[in-house]
This record gives sequence, structure tokens and C-alpha cells, in this order.
Amino acid sequence: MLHAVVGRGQSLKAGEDIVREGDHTDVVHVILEGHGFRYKTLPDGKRQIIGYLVPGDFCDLYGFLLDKMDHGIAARTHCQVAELTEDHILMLTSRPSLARALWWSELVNASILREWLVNMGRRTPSARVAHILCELLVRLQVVGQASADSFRLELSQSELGDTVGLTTVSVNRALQRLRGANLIQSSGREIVIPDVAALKAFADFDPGYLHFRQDREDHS
Amino acid sequence: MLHAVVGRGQSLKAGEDIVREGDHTDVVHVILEGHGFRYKTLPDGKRQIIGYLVPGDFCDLYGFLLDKMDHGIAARTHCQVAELTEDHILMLTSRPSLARALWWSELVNASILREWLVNMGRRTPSARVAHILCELLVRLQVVGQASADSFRLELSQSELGDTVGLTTVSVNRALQRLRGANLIQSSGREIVIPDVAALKAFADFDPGYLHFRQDREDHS
DNA sequence: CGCCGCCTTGAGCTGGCTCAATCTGCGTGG
DNA sequence: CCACGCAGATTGAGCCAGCTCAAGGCGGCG
Repeated sequence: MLHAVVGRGQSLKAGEDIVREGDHTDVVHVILEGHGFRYKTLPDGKRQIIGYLVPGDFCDLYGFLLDKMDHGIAARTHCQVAELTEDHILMLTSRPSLARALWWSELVNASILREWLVNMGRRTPSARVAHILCELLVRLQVVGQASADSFRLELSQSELGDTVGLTTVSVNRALQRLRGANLIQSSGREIVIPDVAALKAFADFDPGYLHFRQDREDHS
Repeated sequence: MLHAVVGRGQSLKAGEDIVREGDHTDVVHVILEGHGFRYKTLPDGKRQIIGYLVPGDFCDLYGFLLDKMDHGIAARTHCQVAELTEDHILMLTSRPSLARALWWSELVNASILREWLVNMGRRTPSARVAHILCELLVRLQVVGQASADSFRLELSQSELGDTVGLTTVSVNRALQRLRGANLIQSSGREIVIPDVAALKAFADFDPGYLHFRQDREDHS
């Protein structure tokens, strides 16, 4: 359905910003292909990643309704993004079912943020990393980019650390513990999970917060 | 405007649950008076607070649209809450300006969650606590419950810890550091901030993420 | 007066952080 | 085809802050 609407699109290289903090854009970006993340940078240069974006996700409905973006969005792989103008958005939201789907997806985003907060605040380093891996497995499965027990991790250990509030060194050691317990196997960026249930149990992962539904509106 | 619509309401004592995790309610709760918080509990009993609620906030628009609540909501003071039925909600959302205001408030909630994530992930314990105090100051000012430089903190140190990912002991020591630096003065639950700008600078607090506007829709 | 929740303090442990070096895989230019 | 450079992964040493455990202290309330 988006295809009928999308006029302009753009292609971005890994590492480029899709939206910069402080921007007020008059267009809304949608990821068609590739992976990205939302982030904030602190005065001392530290970075916190505050969300992952997979194909189909809206980047900045947000900055469109609010005054300006309070965070940036970066591409972590090559990305193909669509740009929707105000007219497109008005057209989409004029259909109640679509407007509802957009609202719904924002609520799911907020739900993910709450779970991340729990993750950072109250879980051990290994469980934090394991939890993120479980989330990625499930989210990538939904968009057809993961098998039942493996996926390609498009994140450096430093980016993982910026996600879960650890240093690169600690992420590395957490991954080693997970490998040692045979909860994951990894060769390069490929993550294989020998026993998905075991990893989920270790991470205290309950996919409920992702709120998948059968009748989910399809963004494609 | 709500007053015209609110049929039933209820009165809750401090510590009671307003909504329990897993509930699917057919009504939406709105806080009229008092303070509450959202929280999740982990298998090992640890708790993470994932949001504060002040008068005017909607508790569970969320569980209304999604299948079920993935977190609980507790009253931290005596609370007066309104219960809106599906009819009420449909009536509210049928007015574009109101529907837009509701959406807007959900986006602001998500923005606050992102800032909390930054807070937990990348700031020192003292700065975390200071940041929460700054946020409370500003949010309570907006609802007329804080002066220019002081407010009543309706949270125990343990609840503060569950908010920012610290233990009670660490919160206590963080507060002592803030007092020692004369960034705050506190007698019991009353917080006085001698130099608001100094505290904000220390906490790296930029109220932008709260997205206040002049033309904000009033929930009263 | 005694209870209870919450705040405060102390001692000691440990795990996460910092700093820093090394290794590895991969793409580039010669 | 090989040397070089770079980004990211890995490892080690040592520090120290936040955690755990535990013991008071304090104030409000029945």
C-alpha cells in the first residue's frame, strides 16, 4: 500500500544519519530496507541508543507532530527509506483503520521502551544482552529476516553496549559468558541460538511487550 | 471538559493498584488528583518504575487499544481517578482536536521514556537522581503543584531507586552528595532547590523532551 | 508507649569501568 | 598478490563505585 503512495525515497550508507537531532522535518521517513537505530548523545560524548528500527518502521511521525526531534536516527546498514509528505500522512490518517494502526505501532514502541528500561535498570549484564538478542530474534522473524533460531546481528559490541548501558568490554565478556553457557553460538555477526527457550528463560524474556497480532496492519 | 463526561470515579489509598499487570480493562482511567507510577515486577521480586503519573494523565489508553496491560499502575498518594468507558473514548476521539491531543500526549510519554533510558544508561547516580528531581519540578509546576524552586517529593528513596536503577542505599548517598554540593535542600519530603539552573546543569537536564506547548489541550 | 516504615550509616565484597595492548578480518593501494 | 591501515573484537591489570548485609535512628500513628 505504501508503494502506491511513496514518491521520493533515498538510499543511505551504513553510518549515515537518517534524521538529525533537533530537526523539524516536513516529511516522515519510513524504513523500506535496512536497519537503523535511534540515539541521543550526551555533552560528554557518551551515546545511548534508544530504539532499533527494522523495515516497515516509521522513523519520525514523532517530529512531524511534535515541534522537533529530540533524538537522532542513524542507519546501521545500508538503508532504503521512503519519504512521506504531509499530504501522504493526511491521506493515511484519514482512513480510520490506518490511523489506528499507526497509533497502535506508537504504543508498541512505547511498550518496548518500557521493557528496555526494565532491562537496563534491573537485570544483570549477561541477561541484558541476552534479552536484546531475544528481542532481535523475534522482531527480525516478524519481518522475515531471521530463522527459527538464528539471525544476523547488525550491531557492533560498542553499539550493543550503548543500548544496554554497558561498556564494550563488559558486552564482550557478557557474550563470552553466554557462549560459555552454550546459550548462543556466534561466528562473526551470525548469531545462532541452540536452545531458544533456554535463552529466553535466562533473559527473563516474555515477548508479550512486543504485542504481535495476527490482524496487524501491514505497512508494505 | 472531562467533568462533563466522567460518570464514575473512584478513590484510592496510597499503595493500592489502579491497574494490575495483565488486566484488560474496558475502561480507561484518568488521574484527577494524586500521584501514581507505572511499574513492572521481575521474577526475582525486583521492581522497575517505568513512569510517573500526575493529575490529568491517562493511565491505560494503552491497555484499551492493545490486548492487555503489560505493566501495573500504583497510587503513591491518595488518588481520585475517573473511569472513562469505551463510549466516552469514542466520543473524545471523534473530535479531531482531542484525538490529536491524546496522540500527542502518548508521544510525549514515549519521549520521556527515551530520556529515562539515557538517564539510566549513561549518567552517574547523582546526576540520575538530580535529573529526576528536575523533571518532577517542571512537571509538577505545569500542573500547579510546585513553586519556582520547590515541590513535595511523593516518593520514598526506595521508589526513587526503582526509578533510576539504584539501590536505596545508593539513592541515599546520591542525595547526600546533592545536599553537600548545595544543589538541593530537603527536609522530609519537601525538596527545595536553591539554584535551579545549577541543578539542571549538573543533571544535564534539558526540558525539551517534555515538549510543553502553550496551546496544549487541557484535560480538565 | 510501642510498632512500623523509612532514612541513615558502616563494613566489606565484587563486578563493572578505565586504560591499554594485542589480535583479527577485511578492504585498499601498490 | 602482498603490505598496510582501520575498525572491531579480545584480553589483562588494577581501581573503585555500587551492591549486599546488617545495625541503628527517627518520626508518625494507633
